Amino acid sequence: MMVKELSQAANVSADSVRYYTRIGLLKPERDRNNGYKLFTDTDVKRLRFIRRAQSLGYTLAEIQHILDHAHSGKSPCPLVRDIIRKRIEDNRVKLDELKALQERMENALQDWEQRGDGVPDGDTVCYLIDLAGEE
Amino acid sequence: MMVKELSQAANVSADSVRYYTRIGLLKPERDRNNGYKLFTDTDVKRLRFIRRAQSLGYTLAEIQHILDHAHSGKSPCPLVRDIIRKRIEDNRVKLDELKALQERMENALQDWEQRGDGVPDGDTVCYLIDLAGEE
DNA sequence: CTTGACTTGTGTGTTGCTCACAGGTTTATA
DNA sequence: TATAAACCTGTGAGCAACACACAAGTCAAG
Repeated sequence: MMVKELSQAANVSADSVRYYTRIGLLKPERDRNNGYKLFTDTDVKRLRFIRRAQSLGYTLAEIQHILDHAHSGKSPCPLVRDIIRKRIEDNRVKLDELKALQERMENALQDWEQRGDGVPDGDTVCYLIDLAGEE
Repeated sequence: MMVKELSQAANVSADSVRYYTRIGLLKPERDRNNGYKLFTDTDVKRLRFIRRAQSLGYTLAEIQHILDHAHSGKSPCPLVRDIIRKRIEDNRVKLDELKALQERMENALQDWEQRGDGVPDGDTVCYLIDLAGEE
């Protein structure tokens, strides 16, 4: 199975398959004639696993880690739980930051709608932004 | 004024100052002897503007654009409003995605807390992830 | 046997930094 | 005055997760 076929079997872009191979998440054999990547049915499963894990918030590095761990025969489940706990925390922080940003942006825009335009001088590029507070 | 002094004057890391210079957001003179960057008071203002704009959600590329526009003498204000309107929309999408992700992660973890560990076999790496749904 | 459609691999660009590194400069001490 | 330590500099590379460009290879139709 070559890149395109695998990518369709797992509903993933061909470029992603190539990328995963590049970083070692997939390790296809190579066609001796032309160097093409050759995948197996196991790779389809592996790729589906990768996407499912990704949709749960795992990074590719973490998935790599989980796969390595599983390959050693031990249960990756505790690791899987630990990682997602941290990811949940991190995501909460990011979420809060984004919410705050969204508010700042909306407030600024609402304020700006009322005001006219200004021409830049030596001191201000755009007073709309300049007056948006210090922090 | 050299990198460190500017960075302190605007409360920015020295590496960020170097980065902004690299991408052309700041354009210091160079010391003929040693090639060191030489900044002026105007650069302090410019750098503060950059950070304020960033805290409002503008990307560096957009800030670059705004500065260029202002340099041509025209008012950048309409541009500034347009950009932030788009940024607000984009951010809303990202926010929704992150919220959905957070829910998926929390649901998965809650589910997983009840279950034991499994050992990987040929078909599943970690059934916790595998049973997390198809989509 | 040539045209054209399709695919492949690899290289590069993306965002906003941060870190590593080798070297230059300033300051303190002997 | 020499020298060592502390600090600063510029540049190059790395990060995440792809998307895109591009030349070269493959395959079927005519």
